[in-house]
Amino acid sequence: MSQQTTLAVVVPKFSEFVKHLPTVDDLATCDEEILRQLWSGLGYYARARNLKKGAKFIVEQLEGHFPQSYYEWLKIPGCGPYTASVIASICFNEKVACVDGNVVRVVSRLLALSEDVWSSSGKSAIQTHVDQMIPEERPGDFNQAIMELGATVCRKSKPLCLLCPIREQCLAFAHNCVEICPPKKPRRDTVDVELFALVFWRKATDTVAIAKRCCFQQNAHRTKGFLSNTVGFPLVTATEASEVKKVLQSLEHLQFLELSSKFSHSITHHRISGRVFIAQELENPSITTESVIWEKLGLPKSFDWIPRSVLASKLSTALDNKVFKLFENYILG
DNA sequence: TGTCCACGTCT
DNA sequence: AAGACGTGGAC
Repeated sequence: MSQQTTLAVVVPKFSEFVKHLPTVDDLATCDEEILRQLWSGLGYYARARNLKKGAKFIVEQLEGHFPQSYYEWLKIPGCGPYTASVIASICFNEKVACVDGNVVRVVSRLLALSEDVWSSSGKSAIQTHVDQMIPEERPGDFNQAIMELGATVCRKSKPLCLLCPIREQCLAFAHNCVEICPPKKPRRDTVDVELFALVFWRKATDTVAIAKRCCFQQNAHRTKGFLSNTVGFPLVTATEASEVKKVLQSLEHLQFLELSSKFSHSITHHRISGRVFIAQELENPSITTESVIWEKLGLPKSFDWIPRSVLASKLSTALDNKVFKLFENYILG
């Protein structure tokens, strides 16, 4: 959890999580909806699913016994070199370095490495260096100390070199090149994306349709799309939106509406400009929206119709919350 | 307000 | 190898 957002957000979520799923067995067998609810708002939803996969692995492959070493932990789904090294060094006193962004920065400065520290080979070189620095005694404390040094003193901007306990050993400080160590990470260009969120509203029961999102045609060859496998409002791209709009407008049992206010959202390097389609079902429709949508639009066939009053608790992502807010603003005037 | 950036793992 | 994944903080 704390790898993806701030501790202030994580602490209450973590308490709830361990309260509901106190054991690895509880996690391995837990309901997807429970997991979604416990992870709601934390981002990186695939990680919640990986966490469950990891728990299942421990329960099913390891008979419920936790791994006892770095290499064993590496085999657990969702557990990479960083997590494995944290666990191994803190729990088992194993001399394996934790290489997070802070450590890359500290070591880059300490050894005046101004090139290629962010690549796989660069990080592996840093791993080797720090592995050799780890003392026999309390490897876990050493790891935590070097990460903390990076977070508080050897900061990205305005490092506090004059307070630094290892200033005397620091080559970047000696060579006056702290500013260029480490080099900036290469950045991808920001991509503008237009997304349309579909709000199906059954006014008679005041219920709204949400669905498990799957692939929409965003870079279909590489990714399943934004927020795929999370539950919320169906999303379509601009290309699909015109067709969707046409179909929805042609349905007699629906009143179609496009909200004039837009929402903005960012996902990694994507700058999303979002619009909201509202499809309001008139009373006693002779045909269900699901069947039409399923056949004509290829949208998820299984919608869940959720009372608007409890919808907020069913939504997980910031994007869905923004859509919901615009929708409520429209309804409540 | 918007832009840039961080986090670690998976594919 | 390089891009996806989402949220929140710094400025």
